[in-house]
Amino acid sequence: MKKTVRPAYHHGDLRNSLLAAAEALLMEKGVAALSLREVAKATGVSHAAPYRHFRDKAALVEALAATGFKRLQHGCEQAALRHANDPARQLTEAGMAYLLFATEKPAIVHLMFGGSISLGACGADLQQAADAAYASLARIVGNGQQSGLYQQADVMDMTLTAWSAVYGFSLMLTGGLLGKRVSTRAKLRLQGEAIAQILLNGLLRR
Amino acid sequence: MKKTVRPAYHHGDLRNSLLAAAEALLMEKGVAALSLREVAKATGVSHAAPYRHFRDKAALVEALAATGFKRLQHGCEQAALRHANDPARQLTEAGMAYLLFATEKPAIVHLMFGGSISLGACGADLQQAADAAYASLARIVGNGQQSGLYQQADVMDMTLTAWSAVYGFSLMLTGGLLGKRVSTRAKLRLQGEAIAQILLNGLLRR
DNA sequence: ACCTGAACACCGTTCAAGT
DNA sequence: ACCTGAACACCGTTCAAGT
Repeated sequence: MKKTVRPAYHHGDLRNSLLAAAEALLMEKGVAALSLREVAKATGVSHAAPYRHFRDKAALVEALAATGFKRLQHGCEQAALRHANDPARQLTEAGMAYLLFATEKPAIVHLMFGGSISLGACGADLQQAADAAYASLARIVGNGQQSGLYQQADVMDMTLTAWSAVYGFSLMLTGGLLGKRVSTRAKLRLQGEAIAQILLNGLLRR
Repeated sequence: MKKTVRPAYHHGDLRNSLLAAAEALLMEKGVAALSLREVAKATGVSHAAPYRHFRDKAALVEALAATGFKRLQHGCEQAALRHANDPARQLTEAGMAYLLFATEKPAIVHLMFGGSISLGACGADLQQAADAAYASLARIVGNGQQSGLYQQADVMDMTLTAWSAVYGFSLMLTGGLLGKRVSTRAKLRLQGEAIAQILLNGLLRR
């Protein structure tokens, strides 16, 4: 055989290996304790190697956060498709999908909304992923208004309110603030739906 | 005179000096870049001195966050007093007071809600400050329900929704996500009131 | 009691050098 | 092109020692 194992050079996809290792370490030890050197070691590569694939530590963290926003966007789009004629349901389900994600990967949510990252001053990839997710949510809110279900308020204001609620509640969830109140999947669904109900009530016309 | 200046020993209130220096550095360079050594240097003291007053870096950061929660609580109580017979106004004004604080000291808000801190696993002081702030908000929501203004939902659910919205919106504010939309005090007030309006609408009985 | 200075084990980042 | 190893300037934390 011509091709031999090259122990020095890596498997051709070091970038993704690093991201996976970073996510695992993030889950384990939290945002603050995440170190690039440890990520490198876990991937079996020298501590300088990641710099071939990420400009700096922030760039790696941003890439991880971007996956979260893509997931949020995906949840919105799925909900919009599945409940095509029920804007209220679209909003509730999109929110619930995100909350489930938040319990699965709390560390990523911390990254997305936790201020470790400044969405005001970040790379183009992350910026774009966040904008796309926001646009998806805005579309769902827009559906509700066009159908005459919601009041005639600024769509942007309504979207901002919904986004803030998701933002805030997901962080409370991952921050362990809620404790026993959402200790099971069933309880989480109940709590999420209760909040969605109030939020929705706020959007409806009177 | 018997009393002479003692350049080695500090002014008797190193703890507060450290907190002030930390807050200034926080404003300047963000949460991530805050270092205990730099705080010590800015205070004119050795890098080991802070350990006389704080168990570790986290303890100092938590003490700073606690001041934010006290402020939030204070805003709620002021609003409750000033608009004693107008629960809706209480909620709006408490929220606005906090948003103004968020623009004044964004770094502190980052600390409070940004996940640098885990309210689930933090010192007793911070825990207590956060709980007290939450209780103040709950009281305002309770006022609205007792007066018959709000729907007959769980007060906890309603408080959680309001808290999440404040939580989320304040972080978007400090994260620079909103940009020109809230570039002036007047715009901020408009945006804050728009969101409060929607939220309030959600709490009202139909 | 309160603070210092040296020490330790870590960081992120850079850069010449190897294949 | 992709990775290594040494180097640099920083961290947080500990601890004997000073006043």
